[in-house]
Amino acid sequence: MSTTTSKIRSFNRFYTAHLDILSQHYLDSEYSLTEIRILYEISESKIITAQKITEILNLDKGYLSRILKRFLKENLIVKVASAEDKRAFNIKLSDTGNELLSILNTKSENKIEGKIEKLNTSEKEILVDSMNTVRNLLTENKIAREDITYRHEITPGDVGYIIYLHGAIYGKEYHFSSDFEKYVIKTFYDFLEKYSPEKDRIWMAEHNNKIVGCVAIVHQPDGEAQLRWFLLDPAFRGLGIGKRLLTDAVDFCKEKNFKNVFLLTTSMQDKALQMYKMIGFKLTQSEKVEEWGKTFYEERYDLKLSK
Amino acid sequence: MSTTTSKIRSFNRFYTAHLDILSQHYLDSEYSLTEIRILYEISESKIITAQKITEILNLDKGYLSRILKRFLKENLIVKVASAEDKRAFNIKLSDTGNELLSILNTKSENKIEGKIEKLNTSEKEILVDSMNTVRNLLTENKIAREDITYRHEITPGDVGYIIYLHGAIYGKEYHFSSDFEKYVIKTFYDFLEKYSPEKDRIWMAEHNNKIVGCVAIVHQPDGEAQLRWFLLDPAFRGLGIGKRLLTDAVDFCKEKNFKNVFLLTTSMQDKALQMYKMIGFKLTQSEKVEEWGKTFYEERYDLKLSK
DNA sequence: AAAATTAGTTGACAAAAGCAACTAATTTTA
DNA sequence: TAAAATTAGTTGCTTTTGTCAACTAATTTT
Repeated sequence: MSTTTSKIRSFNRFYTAHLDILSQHYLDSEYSLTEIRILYEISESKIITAQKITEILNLDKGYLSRILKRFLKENLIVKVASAEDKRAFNIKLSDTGNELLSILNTKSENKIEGKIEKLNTSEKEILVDSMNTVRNLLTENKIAREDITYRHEITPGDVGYIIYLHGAIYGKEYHFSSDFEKYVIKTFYDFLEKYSPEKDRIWMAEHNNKIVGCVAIVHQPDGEAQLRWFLLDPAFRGLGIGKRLLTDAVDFCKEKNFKNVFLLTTSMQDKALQMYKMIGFKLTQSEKVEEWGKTFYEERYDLKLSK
Repeated sequence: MSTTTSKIRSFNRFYTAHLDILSQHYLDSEYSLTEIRILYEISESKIITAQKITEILNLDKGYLSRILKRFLKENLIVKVASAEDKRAFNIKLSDTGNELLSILNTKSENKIEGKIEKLNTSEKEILVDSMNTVRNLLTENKIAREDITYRHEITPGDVGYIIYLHGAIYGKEYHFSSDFEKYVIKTFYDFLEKYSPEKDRIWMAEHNNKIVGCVAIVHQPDGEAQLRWFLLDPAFRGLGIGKRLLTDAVDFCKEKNFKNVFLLTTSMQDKALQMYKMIGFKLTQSEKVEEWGKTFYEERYDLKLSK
């Protein structure tokens, strides 16, 4: 039994209790959860047939038929014979039905608000973001491209987090030791010392307010720019984040009239190399080195921007 | 209507459907969800009274009584008259009951595994982390003291993460600019340059594999040691983590025979100051400075270890 | 054009849950 | 310390919720 699974089970039990949907009367109304779900489904689709409801909510048609009969008697819904199929009816909410649903929505919202009232704005954001992550991972089984945001102003914590990502990711993927992280710390210190808002920039891709990818442009003498710290959390690869970051970086170089962009990398970073080549970088130097407990080639790639 | 609330409602609907708990027969067993929850509750608490179950699961006692009667007939539970209260019975699972539950657990786990099989290791980590975040935010932010772990070996990513924490926390609490983070980066680089495993050490407190607090001892000339980078995520204060970290650090100094430990701090860090004093540190210097967009006193505290 | 399928209804019934009255033990109160 | 109130658990009775199968009438397939 994997611990992941048992942790998910634990969350499921927690959330079942949290949802509080196992009591008969939903939100102290005279309706059961099933009945509310039916009303909600009708409301969502504006107009729907009984058949469709049984499919969506997985209900017995006889059971549903009787519930709809009661709804009709109570004037919550309107049934209109379907023009295309004389066996079927189109069902929609009546004004009364809409009213009831809106009252229940308010109740439900109040209940939720009661549960989150102690959270501050950023905690609420984190909550919603985390819920979205859970949902995306459990449905599409992947992270939605729209959930990634991009920015390039450095705020406190950013550089530390990027250093952390370098240490953690290179440590995990290539078994680099902590010495590599120390080297990254040094390069960032130098960068910040010489930082010029006009000629330098860091781009960050974020998911749930956490940095998951980055790249930077560092100005160099003679109209040259260096592309550095290109990194992507493995869980977020294949979403076009890398391409977007590199494109932004190169566009910035063009805008700032750099004549040439270069980058130093190693032969190990195969995924990144592919992207560099795709963007137009060409290998210009290669040298064998031994460092951070590894043997590899240190390579230089260049991208000429002016003819 | 706040969007936060409606987003949470949307997640709730999604998760209700995802949990698949609204069908009568739970996991294709002959038992209903309620019955399984009862069995689970008995299993969790090892031994429990019917009264307690009604409280936890919010069930009618008559209804529960009958279910337990059936469980007894089916040999799933064992009822023993309570010694303290002759009205009550202590209920526990029989071997058969444990067996049934373990079969259902396996089924449930298989189902979950089916849903996450397409996720890679880090996506699974993200899923579990997000679930933990949701849970923590929805449950009063109660962090259990036992959930905090301590360690002091530096692994890749640690230093970067600690820098990040400094930037983010001081940025949020004292509105320090990114210049402060740059300063922290410098101090860490110097530390790593002179690092000696015998005379230096960093302690980290972790929650969910994330660093939430730290402190370090840096050796200095003449048998002195400097205590640095004492920091605690605000969400984790008041749990005794700070005291534990400082005690560990001072104990290390004693063990390594340092004659004196000192630390440099500012008058702003009132929470930390209190802890320093509690451990035995005494104010020895104070100087007014202007830095990182603030005016404050830079103070030195000392703790003599040998008479 | 006959056969099979489908949308919806209805009767019969079973399972799930709630309510109230009851017993016996325990705790509170006066 | 004895009477009153409360509590743990059981049982009878009822409602609510959900299932199954047979049925009608319309539609689709063969």
